[in-house]
Amino acid sequence: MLQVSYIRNNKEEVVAGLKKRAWNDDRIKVLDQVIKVDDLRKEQKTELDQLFATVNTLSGKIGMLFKEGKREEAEAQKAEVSAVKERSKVIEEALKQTEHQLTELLYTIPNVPDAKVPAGASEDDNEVFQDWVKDMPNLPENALPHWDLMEKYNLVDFKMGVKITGAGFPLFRGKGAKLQRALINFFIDEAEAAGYEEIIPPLLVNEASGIGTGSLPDKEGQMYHAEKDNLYLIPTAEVPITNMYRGDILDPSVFPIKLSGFTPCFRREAGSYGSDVKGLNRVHQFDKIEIVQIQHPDHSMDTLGEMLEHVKMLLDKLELPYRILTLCGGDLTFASSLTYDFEVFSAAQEKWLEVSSVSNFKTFQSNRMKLRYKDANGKKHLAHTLNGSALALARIFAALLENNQTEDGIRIPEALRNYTRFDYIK
RNA sequence: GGAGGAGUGGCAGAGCUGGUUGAAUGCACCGGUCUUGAAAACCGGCGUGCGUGAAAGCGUACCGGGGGUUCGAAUCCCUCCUCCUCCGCCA
Repeated sequence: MLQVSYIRNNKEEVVAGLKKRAWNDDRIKVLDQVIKVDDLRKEQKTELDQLFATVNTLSGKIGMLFKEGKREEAEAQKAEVSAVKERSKVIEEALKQTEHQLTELLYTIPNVPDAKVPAGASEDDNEVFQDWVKDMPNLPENALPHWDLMEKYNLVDFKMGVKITGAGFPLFRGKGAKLQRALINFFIDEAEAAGYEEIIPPLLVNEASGIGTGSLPDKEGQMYHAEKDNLYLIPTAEVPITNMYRGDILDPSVFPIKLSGFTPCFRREAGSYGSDVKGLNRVHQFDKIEIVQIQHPDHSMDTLGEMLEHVKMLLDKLELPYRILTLCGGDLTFASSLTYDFEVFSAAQEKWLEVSSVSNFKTFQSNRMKLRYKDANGKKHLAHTLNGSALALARIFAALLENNQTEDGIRIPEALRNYTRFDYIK
């Protein structure tokens, strides 16, 4: 979430940012409301502190009087304190409500888009940052979409997933399971080679972690909730991994912190329908290797570039055609300031599938989770957090099948053969 | 799941028969003196949030979280969480 001080001091910038997200003037009024509520908060805090100070002074006096044996005087003072105490209770309650109200308001305001973000209301306004200029896969006449290929070669069993769990929970089997595991290991190894520490985090997180990365309350309905224990199934490894540093005050010498984690990801995807959900295009459970960096604000943009290069390298090695989009304001996620989406061309269904999203959240997440660093003068500042998928598996799996189908079966890209230990799926 | 014990500043560890205790002491860390340099020794500093202020500072809150008793709580009470020990169960 944004800092109130930031909204106060950079209001023009925030307004311009929200407009990029296609916010109308009416919605933007929430900024004034925030400042108003914060003014009230300060007022109440000042009064409450004064009341407490009075109580403290009087209580000290009473203590002294008791020591000196002046009981009667002490009793008289007690009555006075009680009156002040009553008033402070009222103010304290009011302050609590004001603070709550302020937080609720701040939760409704998304991150300010970076200067590079184009204005726009929907995905139609995303800009192509880097297009695919080389050849597209040359598929045979009778090329099949991945859902047919999976059935033909018995790689993924959706019916079984439905039987065991429900729609959108694919069951990988045989060579399909092996290919999936090969991809996982390939991505983990590449992340390690790029200097990321490997993390295997918990798959369930508590409420504080969900709030820290902005999954709560913004995407409440997107996550599976284990209500009995008030825990949430992670929608991405970003949540547990970034929260490792929640509340920390770091020494800048630790930057950049580079972490990667492989986890299954769980998303309810309520309201999705149509051809978008066919096959592996959109599922409730998928595997993903996430890369996370925590960085000094001065270097976070360079870091974003570095993460982009990492994802490009992975796709190059997998020989998949891809393009990179700069998300427009309207398509940008709530917490992000700048996001590049990677889309892979799945040749048989002739669709671009999003396989990675690389974002700089700047201080939006770190403000929520109070992740800071101390500069040389001992001053505390919010750190920048970044993350990206490297990569999301279900869709990569789909594109690999479609793009590499031949008369002799499905060809495995060179880079994966050490992992699959087979060259073709026949 | 049952029984018991414990949670204090970066760490260790006092305080816990309620009253200048934001909190002794040691270590670590930072600055200084000394030294050719280092170590040792000595001196000083060393938490976080909020409010106020140009700043220094001042005020206030925080001793696992929340609530209560009291004029006043790290200290008493309730509740939740976490950790440790023993028993049970178990991959």
